[in-house]
Amino acid sequence: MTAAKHDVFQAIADPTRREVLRLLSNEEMPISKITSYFSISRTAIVKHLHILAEADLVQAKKQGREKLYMLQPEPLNEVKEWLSYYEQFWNNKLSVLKHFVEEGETQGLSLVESKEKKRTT
Amino acid sequence: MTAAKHDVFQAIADPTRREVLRLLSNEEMPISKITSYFSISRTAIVKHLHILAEADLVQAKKQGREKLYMLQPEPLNEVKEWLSYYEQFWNNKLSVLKHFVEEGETQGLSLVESKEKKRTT
DNA sequence: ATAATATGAAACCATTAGGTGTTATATTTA
DNA sequence: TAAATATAACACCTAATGGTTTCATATTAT
Repeated sequence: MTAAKHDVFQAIADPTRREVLRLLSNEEMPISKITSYFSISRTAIVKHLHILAEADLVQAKKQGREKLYMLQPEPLNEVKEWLSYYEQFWNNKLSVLKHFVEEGETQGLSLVESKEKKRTT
Repeated sequence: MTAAKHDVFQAIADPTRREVLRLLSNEEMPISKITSYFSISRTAIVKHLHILAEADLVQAKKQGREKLYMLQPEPLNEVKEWLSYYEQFWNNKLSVLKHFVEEGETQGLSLVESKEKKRTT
């Protein structure tokens, strides 16, 4: 269970942590190297890494005196799925139409547009 | 400029705010009705609404004594774009392959798998 | 063995986040 | 007009965030 105080949404909320993820997407790195890219202390970076690890977005393996961190992007899928619900609402009218046609009359869409068309005839 | 202390990533980090967004995706609602869905105070809900508004995820219009809030999902596109960078790294081998085929040999993929296949013959 | 390097861990601090309750003001409705 | 409703605006509280500095420990290189 491990309570998991930090979920993926909180983990990616911080810009520094997003930058860390970006760094690790290119290659795995020890803490000291990650820190070298930022102007904050190593301790602060370690805390961010702990939060990312809690959300399973990074994984670490000790190698000698170094601790190598690597990206683990799978949990981002949760965010993607969350987003997918909202995609029907933005983008363009086409996607709204697509949703309407595929899923039927949900969300109070209520065929207003086609009624309007009829009225103008 | 308005400094915009809260960006979209921070706005969606809180579960209550995500629930508010979900509510508003069905219909626009006054504050009191939104509050009725939660067990926290109206004041707390209002603060969440302010944060969502700062991130442009909701918009309000006053109607009589009520203030109607509605969803404005466009800013979520920023999250989607951010995510799209990482999609190449997770999902399944198929999507990696897809990216490989479409975009060419980037990210150090280096055709390891097909070499392995040859070796087993 | 010693010095340098990499990390771990603790104590501390200021600000923000998320919540509360109270009081005031605007708008309906009876 | 008076009562009810919807929101606004404060003041306040506690815990979490994001950062610091300092000291200890493990590993590597000279």
